[in-house]
Amino acid sequence: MSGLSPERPDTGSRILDVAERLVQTRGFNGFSYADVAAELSLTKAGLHHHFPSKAGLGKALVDRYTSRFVSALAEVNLGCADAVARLRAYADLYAGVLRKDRMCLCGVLAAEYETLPEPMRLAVTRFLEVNEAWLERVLDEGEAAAEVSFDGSARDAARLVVAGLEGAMLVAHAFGDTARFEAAATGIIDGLVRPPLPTRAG
Amino acid sequence: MSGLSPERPDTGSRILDVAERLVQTRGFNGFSYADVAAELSLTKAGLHHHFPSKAGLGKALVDRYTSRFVSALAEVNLGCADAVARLRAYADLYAGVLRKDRMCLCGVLAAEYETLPEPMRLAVTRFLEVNEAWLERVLDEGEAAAEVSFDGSARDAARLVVAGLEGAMLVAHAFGDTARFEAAATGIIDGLVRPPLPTRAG
DNA sequence: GTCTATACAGCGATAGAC
DNA sequence: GTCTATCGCTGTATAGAC
Repeated sequence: MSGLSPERPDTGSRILDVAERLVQTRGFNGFSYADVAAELSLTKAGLHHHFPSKAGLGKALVDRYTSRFVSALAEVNLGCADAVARLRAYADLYAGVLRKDRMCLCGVLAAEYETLPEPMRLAVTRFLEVNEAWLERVLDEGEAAAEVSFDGSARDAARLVVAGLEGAMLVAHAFGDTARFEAAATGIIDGLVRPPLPTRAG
Repeated sequence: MSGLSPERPDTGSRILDVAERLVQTRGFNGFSYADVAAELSLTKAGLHHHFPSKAGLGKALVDRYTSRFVSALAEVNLGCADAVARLRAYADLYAGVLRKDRMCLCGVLAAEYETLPEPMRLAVTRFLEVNEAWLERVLDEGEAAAEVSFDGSARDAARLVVAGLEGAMLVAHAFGDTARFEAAATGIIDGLVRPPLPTRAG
């Protein structure tokens, strides 16, 4: 049961909400059950009832994050007709995270990759692959429609976009400067637009 | 005293070496004094004699990393005549880190930014600024010499390069795939080369 | 400068009452 | 499903002998 209407989220979801924000701001090794419990006025034991292990909680976190992202990508497909609009909407998904003073969940976890339990590792790379696959398709179709252009394969261009946005997010987060990300995102996408934007006279 | 000749590094340096590698692979919150001590066959108390607090050790880590990077950038300036060669050499500095199965020290720390003691935070952003400033100059001079071209300011282009390389490193590290980084780095730099490279017929 | 020993807080996790 | 209580371990850090 979910999404029926204005309904108070169940405890499991509220735990995930708090834990997600903590991981996005402090990292998986930078938060504890005690932190989550305190925010929800629960006890650590209460948390363990819903998520017996921290590894399981982490896996659930990434899975939910990925499935929400997939939904958001589907909405972008519906709401945006051309490739450029879709790319801008995609970058705006990242910007929305940053505006809440958070990092991309999977960007943070990628930095902690070696310390993660195996199921979480797989979930993190899956998130990245899902993103790249969606972008690859957008770029492929956009190239066919002469909306975008790029050197090399659509796959490589897609990977470049993911890397660029994740990196821009990482740096902007450290500087606490969302505008830094916006500028980078604009630069990355404008570099794909065809014909070239009239940014300045050559 | 340092750099006089084949000399066994002192204990302080060896501690920094081990700690640096651990942070680059596991994060600042993912390693402990015990980890470092074990590798060096020392005791935790012995470590505390050299670095009384973990915060101080972390600060020393970033400062040394930055000053080494500054030296490397100076060597690039000497060894490479044109902007494109300098950019490729710059990207190769990152690739060298990744080849050792490590992340950029400051990239990892940026992800953990909120949990870092203030002196470390400042050291991390300083590293990023030093990188951007060096790149900005290379791009500025390269543009004047018609070796590179880009939309917008050299500063924004420099920030785009740092973000792109850091992000590519983050993703490549998660996939354990150095080739992924190489491809991204090539894509980023080729996008700046002028006139456009003959990658394929338009 | 390195050791043994220890203090003390925090961690993830469990048992068992309600 | 939430609680109290506690376990075993690890974390950073310190005291004091050598």
